[in-house]
Amino acid sequence: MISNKCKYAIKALVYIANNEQDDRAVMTADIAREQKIPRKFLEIILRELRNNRILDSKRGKDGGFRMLRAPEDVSLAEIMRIIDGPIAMLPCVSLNYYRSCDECEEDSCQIKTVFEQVRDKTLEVLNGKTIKSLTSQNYF
Amino acid sequence: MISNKCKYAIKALVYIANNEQDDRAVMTADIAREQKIPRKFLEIILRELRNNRILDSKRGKDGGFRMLRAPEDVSLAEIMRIIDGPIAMLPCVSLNYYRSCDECEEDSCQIKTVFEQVRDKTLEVLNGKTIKSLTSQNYF
DNA sequence: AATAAATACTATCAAATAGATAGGATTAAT
DNA sequence: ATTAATCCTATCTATTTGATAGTATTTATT
Repeated sequence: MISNKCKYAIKALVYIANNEQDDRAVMTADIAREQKIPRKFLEIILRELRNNRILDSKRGKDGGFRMLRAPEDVSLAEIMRIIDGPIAMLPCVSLNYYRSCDECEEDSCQIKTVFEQVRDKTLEVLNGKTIKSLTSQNYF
Repeated sequence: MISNKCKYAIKALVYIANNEQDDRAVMTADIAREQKIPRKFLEIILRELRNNRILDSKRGKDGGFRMLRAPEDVSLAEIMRIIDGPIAMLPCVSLNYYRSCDECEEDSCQIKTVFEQVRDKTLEVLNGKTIKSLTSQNYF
């Protein structure tokens, strides 16, 4: 399971990609209302995406958020790693958050291979899907 | 990520499948020592697998655990569902633990499809892998 | 300069989950 | 009886999840 926070992050990004315009950033309050995301919680999420250089923000009146990078260059895998951490099911097969297991010798671990397979199949999907590919402007 | 509990469950089952014999059940203490699993925690896990009719147990002296069903008939997906619950990344795409999302209309949900794809790819692997296929007796 | 409206930041909190541990009850073989 | 195993109940701590509250800061407009 991904967290609610991560689900909200993805939905917020898709909403921003769908609604941003050259002259107008997208406001937290609008995203919260339209996507039914608790507003104060959403603030935290958007700030986190901004700190990770996925979003750009503008403060003050007429402020809000817009994509810092092109929506077609932001994959779901990247967002999920920022918000939830590892995508792999075992720390010892994680590409970006590797940690060794305390209890097993990795060379002889019986279960490592199958979870490497799961990881690869999962990433085939999540690396291939971008924020752009989830927007309504997506015709591919 | 799967829980430690789930990782322990899989390793314990593979150990049991590898070590059970007609005249001898496998004891918790042996599994705990060989697989470096905290013993009291392992007791809870084995009991849970027994309650779900994966294992059979025998109490008293010379007691222990053995597979109730053939190791080639027990998939990883089944074990993971027993110990950790849903395999899907969103409740609304779970086959065995479906729950609707509060905040979205499912018909128009932008992110449902991609997580259905992840689910299907994941299950292709986890349904196909059995306890038997992880044992040292596996030549397939 | 004042006002309004937006994000940024800090602190806090409640509930659930994870990851165990302790101690005794029960069962069965010898 | 004794020994050795599972079974059961209770408990505990730390972390994570999912938020909420309140204030500070920034910016556009008047």
